[in-house]
Amino acid sequence: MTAAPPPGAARPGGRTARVREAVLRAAGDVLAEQGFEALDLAEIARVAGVGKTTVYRRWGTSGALAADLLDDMAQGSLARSRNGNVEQDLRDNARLVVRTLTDPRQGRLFKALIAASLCDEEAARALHRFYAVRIEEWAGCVADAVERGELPAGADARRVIAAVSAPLYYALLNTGEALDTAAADRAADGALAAARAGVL
Amino acid sequence: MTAAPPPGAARPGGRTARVREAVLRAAGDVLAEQGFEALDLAEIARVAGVGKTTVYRRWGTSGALAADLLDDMAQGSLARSRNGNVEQDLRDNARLVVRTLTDPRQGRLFKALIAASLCDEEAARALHRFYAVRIEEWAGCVADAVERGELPAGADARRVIAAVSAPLYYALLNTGEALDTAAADRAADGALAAARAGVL
DNA sequence: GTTTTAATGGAACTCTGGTCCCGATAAGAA
DNA sequence: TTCTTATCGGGACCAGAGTTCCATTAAAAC
Repeated sequence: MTAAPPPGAARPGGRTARVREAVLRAAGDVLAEQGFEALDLAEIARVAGVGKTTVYRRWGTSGALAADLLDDMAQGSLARSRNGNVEQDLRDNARLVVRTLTDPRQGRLFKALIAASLCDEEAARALHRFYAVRIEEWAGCVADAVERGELPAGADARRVIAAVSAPLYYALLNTGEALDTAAADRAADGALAAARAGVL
Repeated sequence: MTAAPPPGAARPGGRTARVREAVLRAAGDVLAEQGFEALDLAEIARVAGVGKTTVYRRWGTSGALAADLLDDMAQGSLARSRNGNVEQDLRDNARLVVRTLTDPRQGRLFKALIAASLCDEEAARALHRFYAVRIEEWAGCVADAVERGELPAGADARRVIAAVSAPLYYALLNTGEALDTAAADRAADGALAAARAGVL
Protein backbone atom coordinates (compact mmCIF):
# COMPACT_ATOMS: atom_id res chain seq x y z
CA MET A 1 0.00 0.00 0.00
CA THR A 2 1.18 3.50 -0.80
CA ALA A 3 1.10 6.17 1.89
CA ALA A 4 -1.50 8.86 1.21
CA PRO A 5 0.13 12.15 0.22
CA PRO A 6 -0.25 14.88 2.86
CA PRO A 7 -3.01 17.43 2.11
CA GLY A 8 -1.67 20.40 0.22
CA ALA A 9 1.02 18.46 -1.63
CA ALA A 10 -0.83 17.65 -4.86
CA ARG A 11 -2.12 21.17 -5.59
CA PRO A 12 0.24 23.53 -3.77
CA GLY A 13 -0.56 26.60 -5.86
CA GLY A 14 -3.13 29.38 -5.63
CA ARG A 15 -5.61 28.96 -2.82
CA THR A 16 -3.57 26.37 -0.94
CA ALA A 17 -0.52 28.67 -0.89
CA ARG A 18 -2.62 31.65 0.23
CA VAL A 19 -4.08 29.60 3.07
CA ARG A 20 -0.64 28.49 4.23
CA GLU A 21 0.66 32.06 4.16
CA ALA A 22 -2.30 33.40 6.13
CA VAL A 23 -2.11 30.58 8.68
CA LEU A 24 1.64 30.94 9.24
CA ARG A 25 1.30 34.68 9.69
CA ALA A 26 -1.52 34.18 12.17
CA ALA A 27 0.50 31.52 14.00
CA GLY A 28 3.47 33.87 14.30
CA ASP A 29 1.24 36.64 15.63
CA VAL A 30 -0.48 34.45 18.19
CA LEU A 31 2.79 32.84 19.32
CA ALA A 32 4.44 36.23 19.74
CA GLU A 33 1.50 37.75 21.58
CA GLN A 34 0.27 34.87 23.71
CA GLY A 35 2.90 32.14 23.71
CA PHE A 36 2.82 28.48 22.74
CA GLU A 37 0.37 27.47 25.44
CA ALA A 38 -2.28 29.66 23.79
CA LEU A 39 -1.76 28.22 20.31
CA ASP A 40 -5.07 26.52 19.63
CA LEU A 41 -5.76 25.82 16.02
CA ALA A 42 -9.34 27.06 16.11
CA GLU A 43 -8.19 30.56 17.01
CA ILE A 44 -5.49 30.43 14.34
CA ALA A 45 -8.17 29.62 11.81
CA ARG A 46 -10.29 32.54 13.03
CA VAL A 47 -7.36 35.01 12.93
CA ALA A 48 -6.22 33.75 9.53
CA GLY A 49 -9.74 33.88 8.15
CA VAL A 50 -9.77 30.26 7.01
CA GLY A 51 -11.89 27.27 7.95
CA LYS A 52 -11.16 25.50 11.21
CA THR A 53 -11.33 22.14 9.45
CA THR A 54 -8.65 23.21 7.01
CA VAL A 55 -6.15 24.03 9.75
CA TYR A 56 -6.81 20.75 11.54
CA ARG A 57 -6.51 18.78 8.31
CA ARG A 58 -3.31 20.45 7.04
CA TRP A 59 -1.41 20.77 10.32
CA GLY A 60 -3.28 18.68 12.85
CA THR A 61 -1.44 19.81 15.99
CA SER A 62 0.04 23.02 17.31
CA GLY A 63 3.47 21.35 17.30
CA ALA A 64 3.27 20.57 13.60
CA LEU A 65 2.17 24.13 12.89
CA ALA A 66 5.12 25.50 14.87
CA ALA A 67 7.40 23.17 12.92
CA ASP A 68 6.07 24.49 9.61
CA LEU A 69 6.54 28.06 10.80
CA LEU A 70 10.14 27.27 11.75
CA ASP A 71 10.87 25.76 8.36
CA ASP A 72 9.37 28.86 6.78
CA MET A 73 11.51 31.13 8.97
CA ALA A 74 14.65 29.16 8.06
CA GLN A 75 14.13 30.27 4.45
CA GLY A 76 14.65 33.97 5.17
CA SER A 77 18.39 34.41 5.38
CA LEU A 78 20.26 37.05 7.39
CA ALA A 79 23.50 38.42 5.99
CA ARG A 80 26.54 38.05 8.25
CA SER A 81 29.18 40.66 9.01
CA ARG A 82 32.48 40.88 7.15
CA ASN A 83 34.64 43.25 9.19
CA GLY A 84 37.85 41.42 8.36
CA ASN A 85 38.28 40.94 12.10
CA VAL A 86 36.82 38.02 14.10
CA GLU A 87 36.37 39.90 17.32
CA GLN A 88 34.21 42.51 15.63
CA ASP A 89 32.33 39.88 13.61
CA LEU A 90 31.53 37.83 16.71
CA ARG A 91 30.43 40.93 18.62
CA ASP A 92 28.16 41.85 15.73
CA ASN A 93 26.69 38.38 15.89
CA ALA A 94 26.20 38.50 19.65
CA ARG A 95 24.56 41.90 19.48
CA LEU A 96 22.27 40.71 16.72
CA VAL A 97 21.19 37.79 18.90
CA VAL A 98 20.61 40.10 21.87
CA ARG A 99 18.64 42.52 19.73
CA THR A 100 16.50 39.68 18.43
CA LEU A 101 15.86 38.12 21.83
CA THR A 102 15.06 41.44 23.51
CA ASP A 103 12.78 42.64 20.72
CA PRO A 104 9.26 42.39 22.16
CA ARG A 105 7.81 40.44 19.25
CA GLN A 106 10.83 38.37 18.21
CA GLY A 107 11.84 37.50 21.75
CA ARG A 108 8.42 36.16 22.64
CA LEU A 109 8.23 34.35 19.34
CA PHE A 110 11.54 32.57 19.89
CA LYS A 111 10.55 31.59 23.42
CA ALA A 112 7.27 30.22 22.12
CA LEU A 113 9.02 28.24 19.39
CA ILE A 114 11.47 26.75 21.87
CA ALA A 115 8.52 25.83 24.07
CA ALA A 116 6.93 24.17 21.05
CA SER A 117 10.12 22.22 20.38
CA LEU A 118 10.05 20.93 23.96
CA CYS A 119 6.46 19.74 23.60
CA ASP A 120 6.63 18.20 20.13
CA GLU A 121 9.23 16.04 18.41
CA GLU A 122 8.50 17.42 14.95
CA ALA A 123 8.89 21.00 16.17
CA ALA A 124 12.14 20.00 17.87
CA ARG A 125 13.59 18.69 14.61
CA ALA A 126 12.49 21.86 12.82
CA LEU A 127 14.09 24.03 15.51
CA HIS A 128 17.38 22.14 15.21
CA ARG A 129 17.30 22.60 11.43
CA PHE A 130 16.60 26.31 11.93
CA TYR A 131 19.60 26.82 14.20
CA ALA A 132 21.80 24.73 11.91
CA VAL A 133 20.95 27.17 9.11
CA ARG A 134 21.50 30.26 11.25
CA ILE A 135 24.81 28.95 12.58
CA GLU A 136 26.00 27.98 9.13
CA GLU A 137 25.34 31.52 7.88
CA TRP A 138 27.81 32.95 10.39
CA ALA A 139 30.35 30.14 10.38
CA GLY A 140 32.06 31.87 7.48
CA CYS A 141 33.35 34.54 9.86
CA VAL A 142 35.30 31.93 11.76
CA ALA A 143 36.51 30.13 8.65
CA ASP A 144 37.78 33.44 7.28
CA ALA A 145 39.52 34.20 10.57
CA VAL A 146 41.28 30.83 10.47
CA GLU A 147 42.27 31.66 6.89
CA ARG A 148 43.68 35.00 8.05
CA GLY A 149 45.56 33.30 10.89
CA GLU A 150 43.51 34.98 13.63
CA LEU A 151 42.41 31.63 15.03
CA PRO A 152 44.13 28.23 15.29
CA ALA A 153 43.70 25.99 12.26
CA GLY A 154 41.70 23.33 14.10
CA ALA A 155 38.91 25.69 15.21
CA ASP A 156 35.42 24.31 14.50
CA ALA A 157 33.56 27.24 12.91
CA ARG A 158 30.06 26.12 13.88
CA ARG A 159 31.09 25.40 17.45
CA VAL A 160 32.54 28.87 17.83
CA ILE A 161 29.37 30.51 16.54
CA ALA A 162 27.28 28.31 18.81
CA ALA A 163 29.49 29.30 21.73
CA VAL A 164 28.61 32.95 21.11
CA SER A 165 24.87 32.33 21.35
CA ALA A 166 24.95 29.77 24.15
CA PRO A 167 25.40 32.11 27.13
CA LEU A 168 22.78 34.48 25.74
CA TYR A 169 20.16 31.76 25.48
CA TYR A 170 21.21 30.44 28.89
CA ALA A 171 20.51 33.89 30.34
CA LEU A 172 17.20 34.09 28.49
CA LEU A 173 15.92 30.64 29.43
CA ASN A 174 17.64 29.40 32.57
CA THR A 175 18.74 32.27 34.75
CA GLY A 176 16.53 35.11 33.51
CA GLU A 177 19.47 37.49 33.61
CA ALA A 178 19.34 40.74 31.64
CA LEU A 179 20.44 40.67 28.01
CA ASP A 180 22.27 43.85 27.13
CA THR A 181 25.21 44.97 25.04
CA ALA A 182 27.68 44.13 27.80
CA ALA A 183 26.33 40.57 27.94
CA ALA A 184 26.66 40.34 24.17
CA ASP A 185 30.28 41.45 24.24
CA ARG A 186 31.10 39.03 27.07
CA ALA A 187 29.56 36.21 25.05
CA ALA A 188 31.55 37.09 21.94
CA ASP A 189 34.80 37.61 23.82
CA GLY A 190 34.33 34.41 25.79
CA ALA A 191 33.83 32.35 22.64
CA LEU A 192 36.86 34.04 21.11
CA ALA A 193 39.03 33.27 24.15
CA ALA A 194 37.96 29.61 24.01
CA ALA A 195 38.65 29.45 20.28
CA ARG A 196 42.10 31.05 20.68
CA ALA A 197 42.89 28.56 23.46
CA GLY A 198 42.17 25.77 20.99
CA VAL A 199 39.20 24.43 22.96
CA LEU A 200 36.62 24.70 20.16
CA MET B 1 -9.56 44.14 52.85
CA THR B 2 -7.08 41.39 53.58
CA ALA B 3 -6.13 38.95 50.85
CA ALA B 4 -7.42 35.43 51.50
CA PRO B 5 -4.58 33.08 52.46
CA PRO B 6 -3.83 30.45 49.80
CA PRO B 7 -5.27 27.00 50.55
CA GLY B 8 -2.81 24.84 52.45
CA ALA B 9 -1.15 27.72 54.29
CA ALA B 10 -3.14 27.68 57.52
CA ARG B 11 -2.86 23.96 58.24
CA PRO B 12 0.26 22.79 56.39
CA GLY B 13 0.80 19.65 58.49
CA GLY B 14 -0.37 16.04 58.23
CA ARG B 15 -2.79 15.43 55.43
CA THR B 16 -2.03 18.63 53.57
CA ALA B 17 1.69 17.81 53.51
CA ARG B 18 1.00 14.24 52.36
CA VAL B 19 -1.19 15.51 49.54
CA ARG B 20 1.49 17.96 48.38
CA GLU B 21 4.13 15.25 48.44
CA ALA B 22 1.99 12.82 46.47
CA VAL B 23 1.00 15.46 43.93
CA LEU B 24 4.56 16.69 43.39
CA ARG B 25 5.80 13.15 42.93
CA ALA B 26 3.03 12.45 40.42
CA ALA B 27 3.78 15.71 38.62
CA GLY B 28 7.45 14.78 38.33
CA ASP B 29 6.57 11.35 36.98
CA VAL B 30 4.11 12.65 34.41
CA LEU B 31 6.44 15.47 33.30
CA ALA B 32 9.34 13.06 32.89
CA GLU B 33 7.28 10.48 31.04
CA GLN B 34 4.99 12.61 28.90
CA GLY B 35 6.27 16.18 28.92
CA PHE B 36 4.70 19.47 29.91
CA GLU B 37 2.06 19.42 27.19
CA ALA B 38 0.52 16.33 28.81
CA LEU B 39 0.40 17.82 32.29
CA ASP B 40 -3.32 17.97 32.96
CA LEU B 41 -4.27 18.32 36.56
CA ALA B 42 -7.02 15.70 36.45
CA GLU B 43 -4.51 13.00 35.56
CA ILE B 44 -2.12 14.22 38.23
CA ALA B 45 -4.91 13.82 40.77
CA ARG B 46 -5.62 10.30 39.53
CA VAL B 47 -1.93 9.27 39.62
CA ALA B 48 -1.41 10.88 43.03
CA GLY B 49 -4.55 9.27 44.40
CA VAL B 50 -6.07 12.55 45.58
CA GLY B 51 -9.25 14.38 44.64
CA LYS B 52 -9.30 16.30 41.39
CA THR B 53 -10.87 19.26 43.16
CA THR B 54 -7.96 19.43 45.58
CA VAL B 55 -5.39 19.75 42.85
CA TYR B 56 -7.35 22.45 41.05
CA ARG B 57 -7.89 24.36 44.30
CA ARG B 58 -4.31 24.17 45.57
CA TRP B 59 -2.43 24.69 42.30
CA GLY B 60 -4.98 25.81 39.75
CA THR B 61 -2.83 25.58 36.62
CA SER B 62 -0.15 23.28 35.29
CA GLY B 63 2.29 26.21 35.33
CA ALA B 64 1.78 26.81 39.03
CA LEU B 65 2.24 23.11 39.73
CA ALA B 66 5.50 23.09 37.77
CA ALA B 67 6.62 26.15 39.74
CA ASP B 68 5.92 24.39 43.04
CA LEU B 69 7.82 21.33 41.86
CA LEU B 70 10.79 23.53 40.92
CA ASP B 71 10.80 25.19 44.34
CA ASP B 72 10.70 21.74 45.90
CA MET B 73 13.60 20.57 43.74
CA ALA B 74 15.64 23.64 44.68
CA GLN B 75 15.57 22.44 48.29
CA GLY B 76 17.54 19.24 47.60
CA SER B 77 21.14 20.36 47.44
CA LEU B 78 23.94 18.72 45.47
CA ALA B 79 27.45 18.81 46.88
CA ARG B 80 30.09 20.40 44.67
CA SER B 81 33.58 19.11 43.95
CA ARG B 82 36.66 20.27 45.85
CA ASN B 83 39.61 18.98 43.86
CA GLY B 84 41.81 21.97 44.73
CA ASN B 85 42.03 22.59 40.99
CA VAL B 86 39.54 24.65 38.95
CA GLU B 87 39.93 22.77 35.74
CA GLN B 88 39.01 19.50 37.41
CA ASP B 89 36.18 21.11 39.40
CA LEU B 90 34.65 22.66 36.28
CA ARG B 91 34.94 19.40 34.38
CA ASP B 92 33.22 17.62 37.23
CA ASN B 93 30.45 20.19 37.05
CA ALA B 94 30.09 19.89 33.27
CA ARG B 95 30.01 16.11 33.44
CA LEU B 96 27.39 16.25 36.16
CA VAL B 97 25.24 18.48 33.95
CA VAL B 98 25.69 16.14 30.99
CA ARG B 99 24.86 13.12 33.12
CA THR B 100 21.73 14.83 34.37
CA LEU B 101 20.55 15.99 30.96
CA THR B 102 21.20 12.65 29.29
CA ASP B 103 19.58 10.61 32.03
CA PRO B 104 16.28 9.40 30.55
CA ARG B 105 14.12 10.58 33.44
CA GLN B 106 16.02 13.70 34.51
CA GLY B 107 16.63 14.92 30.98
CA ARG B 108 12.96 14.75 30.05
CA LEU B 109 12.00 16.31 33.35
CA PHE B 110 14.30 19.29 32.82
CA LYS B 111 13.04 19.80 29.29
CA ALA B 112 9.47 19.70 30.55
CA LEU B 113 10.23 22.21 33.30
CA ILE B 114 11.88 24.58 30.85
CA ALA B 115 8.83 24.24 28.61
CA ALA B 116 6.68 25.08 31.62
CA SER B 117 8.77 28.16 32.31
CA LEU B 118 8.21 29.32 28.74
CA CYS B 119 4.45 28.92 29.05
CA ASP B 120 3.93 30.39 32.52
CA GLU B 121 5.41 33.43 34.27
CA GLU B 122 5.27 31.86 37.72
CA ALA B 123 7.10 28.74 36.51
CA ALA B 124 9.68 31.00 34.84
CA ARG B 125 10.44 32.78 38.10
CA ALA B 126 10.72 29.43 39.89
CA LEU B 127 13.10 28.12 37.22
CA HIS B 128 15.32 31.18 37.56
CA ARG B 129 15.39 30.72 41.34
CA PHE B 130 16.27 27.05 40.83
CA TYR B 131 19.25 27.82 38.61
CA ALA B 132 20.37 30.63 40.92
CA VAL B 133 20.56 28.04 43.72
CA ARG B 134 22.35 25.45 41.59
CA ILE B 135 24.86 27.99 40.30
CA GLU B 136 25.51 29.37 43.77
CA GLU B 137 26.32 25.86 45.01
CA TRP B 138 29.19 25.57 42.53
CA ALA B 139 30.36 29.18 42.56
CA GLY B 140 32.59 28.30 45.51
CA CYS B 141 34.89 26.39 43.15
CA VAL B 142 35.63 29.58 41.27
CA ALA B 143 35.95 31.70 44.39
CA ASP B 144 38.44 29.19 45.78
CA ALA B 145 40.39 29.25 42.51
CA VAL B 146 40.62 33.02 42.64
CA GLU B 147 41.82 32.66 46.22
CA ARG B 148 44.51 30.21 45.09
CA GLY B 149 45.55 32.53 42.28
CA GLU B 150 44.40 30.18 39.51
CA LEU B 151 42.04 32.78 38.09
CA PRO B 152 42.21 36.58 37.85
CA ALA B 153 40.85 38.46 40.87
CA GLY B 154 37.98 40.06 38.99
CA ALA B 155 36.40 36.76 37.84
CA ASP B 156 32.65 36.59 38.51
CA ALA B 157 32.14 33.16 40.08
CA ARG B 158 28.49 32.74 39.07
CA ARG B 159 29.19 33.83 35.51
CA VAL B 160 31.94 31.26 35.16
CA ILE B 161 29.69 28.46 36.41
CA ALA B 162 26.91 29.62 34.11
CA ALA B 163 29.38 29.62 31.21
CA VAL B 164 30.04 25.93 31.82
CA SER B 165 26.38 24.97 31.54
CA ALA B 166 25.44 27.34 28.74
CA PRO B 167 26.85 25.40 25.76
CA LEU B 168 25.42 22.16 27.13
CA TYR B 169 21.91 23.57 27.35
CA TYR B 170 22.35 25.22 23.95
CA ALA B 171 23.13 21.79 22.51
CA LEU B 172 20.19 20.25 24.32
CA LEU B 173 17.63 22.87 23.36
CA ASN B 174 18.72 24.72 20.23
CA THR B 175 20.92 22.55 18.07
CA GLY B 176 20.05 19.05 19.30
CA GLU B 177 23.70 18.08 19.23
CA ALA B 178 24.88 15.07 21.21
CA LEU B 179 25.83 15.57 24.85
CA ASP B 180 28.80 13.41 25.76
CA THR B 181 31.91 13.58 27.90
CA ALA B 182 33.83 15.37 25.17
CA ALA B 183 31.17 18.06 24.99
CA ALA B 184 31.32 18.40 28.78
CA ASP B 185 35.08 18.87 28.74
CA ARG B 186 34.88 21.42 25.92
CA ALA B 187 32.30 23.37 27.92
CA ALA B 188 34.43 23.36 31.06
CA ASP B 189 37.65 24.22 29.22
CA GLY B 190 35.93 26.96 27.24
CA ALA B 191 34.60 28.62 30.38
CA LEU B 192 38.03 28.31 31.94
CA ALA B 193 39.72 29.91 28.94
CA ALA B 194 37.26 32.81 29.05
CA ALA B 195 37.79 33.24 32.79
CA ARG B 196 41.56 33.19 32.42
CA ALA B 197 41.32 35.78 29.66
CA GLY B 198 39.48 38.04 32.10
CA VAL B 199 36.25 38.04 30.09
CA LEU B 200 33.96 36.72 32.88
C1' DG C 1 -10.97 15.07 75.01
C1' DT C 2 -13.70 18.74 72.70
C1' DT C 3 -14.34 22.43 69.44
C1' DT C 4 -13.57 25.02 65.35
C1' DT C 5 -12.98 25.30 60.69
C1' DA C 6 -9.33 24.49 57.01
C1' DA C 7 -8.82 21.27 53.67
C1' DT C 8 -10.30 17.22 51.16
C1' DG C 9 -12.92 14.67 47.61
C1' DG C 10 -17.10 12.79 45.16
C1' DA C 11 -20.52 14.00 41.80
C1' DA C 12 -22.90 16.75 38.67
C1' DC C 13 -22.27 20.35 35.44
C1' DT C 14 -20.31 23.56 31.83
C1' DC C 15 -17.64 24.83 28.17
C1' DT C 16 -14.56 24.39 24.45
C1' DG C 17 -10.85 22.18 21.83
C1' DG C 18 -10.82 18.79 18.38
C1' DT C 19 -13.40 15.40 15.07
C1' DC C 20 -16.55 14.08 11.43
C1' DC C 21 -19.59 14.59 7.51
C1' DC C 22 -20.60 16.48 3.23
C1' DG C 23 -21.52 20.06 -0.10
C1' DA C 24 -18.94 24.05 -2.40
C1' DT C 25 -14.88 25.81 -4.62
C1' DA C 26 -11.04 26.05 -7.55
C1' DA C 27 -6.19 23.96 -9.00
C1' DG C 28 -4.25 21.46 -12.57
C1' DA C 29 -4.67 18.44 -16.65
C1' DA C 30 -6.35 17.67 -21.27
C1' DT D 1 -12.70 25.76 -22.41
C1' DT D 2 -14.12 21.57 -19.94
C1' DC D 3 -13.38 17.87 -16.65
C1' DT D 4 -11.60 15.66 -12.59
C1' DT D 5 -10.79 15.75 -7.97
C1' DA D 6 -7.82 17.95 -4.33
C1' DT D 7 -8.75 21.20 -1.04
C1' DC D 8 -11.62 24.18 1.44
C1' DG D 9 -15.19 25.40 4.93
C1' DG D 10 -19.76 25.38 7.48
C1' DG D 11 -22.10 22.99 11.04
C1' DA D 12 -23.25 19.17 13.97
C1' DC D 13 -21.10 16.37 17.17
C1' DC D 14 -18.13 14.37 21.04
C1' DA D 15 -14.85 13.82 24.77
C1' DG D 16 -12.67 15.50 28.40
C1' DA D 17 -10.47 19.46 30.93
C1' DG D 18 -11.78 22.63 34.38
C1' DT D 19 -15.66 24.51 37.68
C1' DT D 20 -19.05 24.43 41.30
C1' DC D 21 -21.50 22.56 45.26
C1' DC D 22 -21.59 20.44 49.46
C1' DA D 23 -20.92 16.69 52.71
C1' DT D 24 -16.91 14.50 55.05
C1' DT D 25 -12.47 14.41 57.32
C1' DA D 26 -8.92 15.83 60.24
C1' DA D 27 -5.32 19.79 61.71
C1' DA D 28 -4.62 22.94 65.15
C1' DA D 29 -6.13 25.34 69.28
C1' DC D 30 -7.93 24.93 73.81
